[in-house]
Amino acid sequence: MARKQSAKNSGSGPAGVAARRVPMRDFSRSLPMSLLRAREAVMRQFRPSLRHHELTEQQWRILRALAAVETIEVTELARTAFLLGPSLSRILRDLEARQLIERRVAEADQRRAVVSISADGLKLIAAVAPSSEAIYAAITKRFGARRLAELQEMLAALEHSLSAMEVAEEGSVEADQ
Amino acid sequence: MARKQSAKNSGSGPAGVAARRVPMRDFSRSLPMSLLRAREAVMRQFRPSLRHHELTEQQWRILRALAAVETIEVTELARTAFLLGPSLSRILRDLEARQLIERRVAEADQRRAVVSISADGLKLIAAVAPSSEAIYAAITKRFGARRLAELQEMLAALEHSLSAMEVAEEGSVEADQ
DNA sequence: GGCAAATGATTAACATGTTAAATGGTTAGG
DNA sequence: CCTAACCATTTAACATGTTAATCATTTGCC
Repeated sequence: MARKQSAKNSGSGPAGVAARRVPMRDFSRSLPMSLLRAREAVMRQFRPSLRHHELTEQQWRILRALAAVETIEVTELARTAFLLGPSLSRILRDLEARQLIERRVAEADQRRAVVSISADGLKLIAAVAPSSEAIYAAITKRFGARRLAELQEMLAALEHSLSAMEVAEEGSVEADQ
Repeated sequence: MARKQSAKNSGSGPAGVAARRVPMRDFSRSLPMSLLRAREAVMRQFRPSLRHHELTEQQWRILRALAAVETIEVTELARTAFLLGPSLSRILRDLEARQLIERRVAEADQRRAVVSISADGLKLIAAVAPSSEAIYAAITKRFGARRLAELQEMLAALEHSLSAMEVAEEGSVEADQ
């Protein structure tokens, strides 16, 4: 932690640092950073297992979403797996090439694509699920099941709070209360 | 392979779903997803304002981290702004080209680079800070200051819990509990 | 001093996030 | 009907996430 900081108020760096005082809270304690760090701490536990099966986090999300339904349209899948259209489009192309999913156009509406998981996809899920569940159980045990449920509830409440909040548009930067 | 896709039975049809049963919890309720959705809900509020100033979320993190110190080495900055080296490297190159930061090599150790914010960078922060603070205040008011502090505490606790947890390595996928 | 190992930073390669535009298909008004 | 508006999906373009490799420098050790 002992960082050599040759800094006085007149050392190297930009001259005249008096203007540095901008009144903002310590950004490392900001909500976005807290959420980012917490999520990273969680995902760090899962990534090695997924990587061992040649799966990214997003690919795993898609497979799991598909495993829960018979078929699903792309737009609905994007909402379920919480991915944007372009990302989903690319990943589905790859998963289809790996024959982990199947895709066909909807009969009623030729614009829509209907996706489903393949037998290979189900096999892959069955292969990954045990270690994934074990990791989740370990996290739950370490943090506390009650505490974890409480956290999830707060996260859902936060999400719900903000969903009703309209986003400040550009052009009038200071017109948001 | 032969999978029926009869009509609009995209939910939980009782037909032909027997092989699909893999015992996993609903992934949309998983902790990673909860954290991801919560963070996205928060960032959705900030992105338009940042975009209005031609800043990405990560660039903004770097500028704010730089504004809090006189100078900082790249490795330390990566830890502070929670970015991986390669991402930071690219972003610093761009920010330097836009003259929002300054960079020089450390005298003691030629491998290390020392970064500081420029006068233009400070001006940009001053321009963005008001709306950013306003948005944060709106979030705090809507969710509740106490509740927010409580959430942050739980997130920090979760991070701390997992930091002590050793990551399961590859090679022995099924050797856990 | 000299050299292998370690270190800080960057580059490479590929996957995803993000916004805008393009591509086909569908629907509504005239 | 016919076309303009709309809709679902994909493609494009650029920024970042992620791991591995590279490059230059420094350090440890004899």
